[in-house]
Amino acid sequence: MNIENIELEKDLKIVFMGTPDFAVPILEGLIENYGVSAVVSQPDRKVGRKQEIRETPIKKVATKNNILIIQPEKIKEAEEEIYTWKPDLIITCAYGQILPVTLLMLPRLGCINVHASLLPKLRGGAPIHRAIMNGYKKTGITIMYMSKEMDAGDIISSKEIEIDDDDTASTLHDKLSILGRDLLLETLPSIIDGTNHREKQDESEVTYAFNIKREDEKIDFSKTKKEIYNKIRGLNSFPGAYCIFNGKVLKVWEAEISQNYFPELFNGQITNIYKNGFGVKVSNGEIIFKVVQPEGKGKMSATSFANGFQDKNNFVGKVIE
RNA sequence: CGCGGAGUGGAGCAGCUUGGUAGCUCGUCGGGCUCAUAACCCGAAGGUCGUUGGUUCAAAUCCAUCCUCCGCAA
Repeated sequence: MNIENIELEKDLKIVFMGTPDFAVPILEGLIENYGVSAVVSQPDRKVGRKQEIRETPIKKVATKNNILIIQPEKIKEAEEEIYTWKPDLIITCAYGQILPVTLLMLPRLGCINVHASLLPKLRGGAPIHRAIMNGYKKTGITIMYMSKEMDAGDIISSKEIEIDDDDTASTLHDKLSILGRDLLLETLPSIIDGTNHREKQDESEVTYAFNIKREDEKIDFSKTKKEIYNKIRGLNSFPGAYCIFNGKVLKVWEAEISQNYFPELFNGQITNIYKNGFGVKVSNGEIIFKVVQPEGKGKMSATSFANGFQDKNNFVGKVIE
C-alpha cells in the first residue's frame, strides 16, 4: 500500500447505516480501519414491559466514538441532511429501512450492503434464523450494491460458512457478524479503487427469508424430528419456539433428536421422562425437550418442569399442541 | 399508568379460598441390592415460606407496601 492510497482512505467519507448487534462488529471494523464520518440508525424504541427507551446498539458505538448520528423515523426525512455530508460511500448492514433511489445514486462509490446470507438465497430480514430453520448446511455473507428492490443488487463478494448441527441462531449470528466484518474489510480496497467484481444475481435462484412471525414460532408435532429440531435451534436465543401445554405457552429452548420410536402414540404426546429431559412423539419418532420455559416463569431444565407435576402419570402421556 | 403470571430447603412445584407443629417429585450425602446401571430399596442433611409493616392468642395462609423475575402485546 503506498502513501497515496493511505491519503485517499483518510479523505474517504463513509456513512454507515445499521441498527442491531449484528452490525456492531462491522461498524467497529470500519471505524478502526477507515473512519466513519456519520452514522444513521433506527430511532430508539420503547422496549419490554416497562417500555423503557433503549438505544440501538449502533447508536452506542457511534456515541462512544464521537461520531455524528441521526435516527430519522423515515430515512426520507433525513435525505437533505445526508446530501450535505457528501458521502463517498454508504455502507448499510441491518439498518431496517429501504433507502430511496435518489440516495442510492448519491455516493461516488455507491451504496453497499452487508447481508447475512449467500444471495440470491434468503433475501429479507431474517436470513440467519431461516437458514437454520430451513435446515441449511451452509450459509454466509454477501456484500453487494444496493438496488431499489430489497437485497436484489449486484454481488461484489461473498463468503460461505458451515452451519454446524448444534449451531443456534445465536451462535450463527455471532459467527456471521464477524465474518461480515472480515469480508467487508477484505473487499473494501477493491471497491475504493474500483477494481471490484460486480455480478448480477441469478433471479431463478432467489429465495426469501421473511421476518419471523408468531405463527412461525409454533412447533408443529406432525413435522419430522429434524424439522422441529431445526426450528427450535433456529429460534434460539430469540424469539424462541413454543408449543401449547395445558392451554398455556411453553417455550422450548433446547432439544435433542432421539432414535426412539413410539408408533402407538399421538403426535405431541409425551413419551417418557429421561435424565436430560422429556420426550415428545413427532411424526417420524421422538424429540427430547431439554430446556423449556412455561408462561410467566423462567427457563428451566425439562426434567425440572416434569418434576413440578405431583403425579408423573399425569404428565407422561399428556398431549402437547 | 398496555394485559397477565410468579416469588415456599440446591431445582421444579403443592399448600393460601375455609389462619393453628411445612408437603410432593427430583437432586445431594450415607447405606443396601446387583455382573452392572441413568434402575430399585432403606436412611439423613437441608427452609426465619421475596421485603417491610398491619390484623390476630396464632400468619406461608388475611390486609397494605415495596423489591425482583417472567409470558403476551408493542
